[in-house]
Amino acid sequence: MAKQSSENWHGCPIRYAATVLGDAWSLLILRDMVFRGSCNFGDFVAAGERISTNILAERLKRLEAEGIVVRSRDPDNGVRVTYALTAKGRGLVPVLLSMIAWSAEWDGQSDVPTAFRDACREEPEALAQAVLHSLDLSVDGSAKDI
Amino acid sequence: MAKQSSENWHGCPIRYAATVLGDAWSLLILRDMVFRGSCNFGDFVAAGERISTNILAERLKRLEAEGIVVRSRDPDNGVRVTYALTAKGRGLVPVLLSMIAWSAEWDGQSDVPTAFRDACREEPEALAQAVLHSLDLSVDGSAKDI
DNA sequence: ATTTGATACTTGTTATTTGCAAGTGTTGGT
DNA sequence: ACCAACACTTGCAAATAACAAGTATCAAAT
Repeated sequence: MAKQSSENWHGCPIRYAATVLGDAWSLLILRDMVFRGSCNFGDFVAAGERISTNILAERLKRLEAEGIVVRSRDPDNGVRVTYALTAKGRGLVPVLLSMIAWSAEWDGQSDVPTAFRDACREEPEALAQAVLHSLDLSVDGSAKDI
Repeated sequence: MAKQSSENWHGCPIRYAATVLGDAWSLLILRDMVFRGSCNFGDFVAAGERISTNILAERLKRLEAEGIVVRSRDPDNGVRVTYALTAKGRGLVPVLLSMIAWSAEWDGQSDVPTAFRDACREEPEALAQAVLHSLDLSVDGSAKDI
């Protein structure tokens, strides 16, 4: 698609979402952050999706530019960089959950635990809260304000 | 991303969703079908997103191959082709709605009617039903079984 | 103080995909 | 028979992605 940040093409919410989520690698990066607690460059590489490092770097920059992710250096270990979801990024959890619910229903191969799938359908908000809570824990309770 | 249909990489539901939805043009095509009643090649071109016709043709084939859309010739007008959502495609309505809710919250420029935005948040199922109902109407009530 | 290792990227090259403009084939109407 | 509408295809240049390799920075060990 023609290069465009979300700066262009105002007005349509699906188009806005498409500029951010209409990319497979970005979705996988978000998955890793939300459901696997990934926060370092190496974590995303190790996810085993065979993403090239130049592409990964570019996508992380894009997600940062869109305000979905924040990049910071670990103060204790200056070589290490940490990526964390912003509030805007955490706002995408319900979108990811609805994708999971859809795949669980329509992809025979997708392996979604029954309880998770039922929760997706029947109490999506509570599930979203639970997922967000698990994110807070993994970052020891102090990232809610980013 | 390396070429792959949903045939590859079984297991992860986000990855499955990414193979289908991780593409901006596909999302816009789905938007046009769900919210604008588009069903012909020309409708998608006329949406004004400046999609190239070769790309559009390729995406429609892909959506058809994934079972999200069905292609058929209009029996009354043999030159006209109609694209319709399958049940699997209609199953994506909640995903689109959650994207809209997210954009409404985080994109200052996205223009989502207040009532719609509130319904997205507070009764997403009812809204999804209403959207699906509007689809049935636009196809005169006889597509529920595709 | 220097080497080693870990982490996070860049860079260079080739392959693939996209965007653009123009053209083709099929059907229906006149 | 001709023309217009519609749904694509084709050809080509430009952009992007994939792959492999290299570099920069900091920390810790020697």
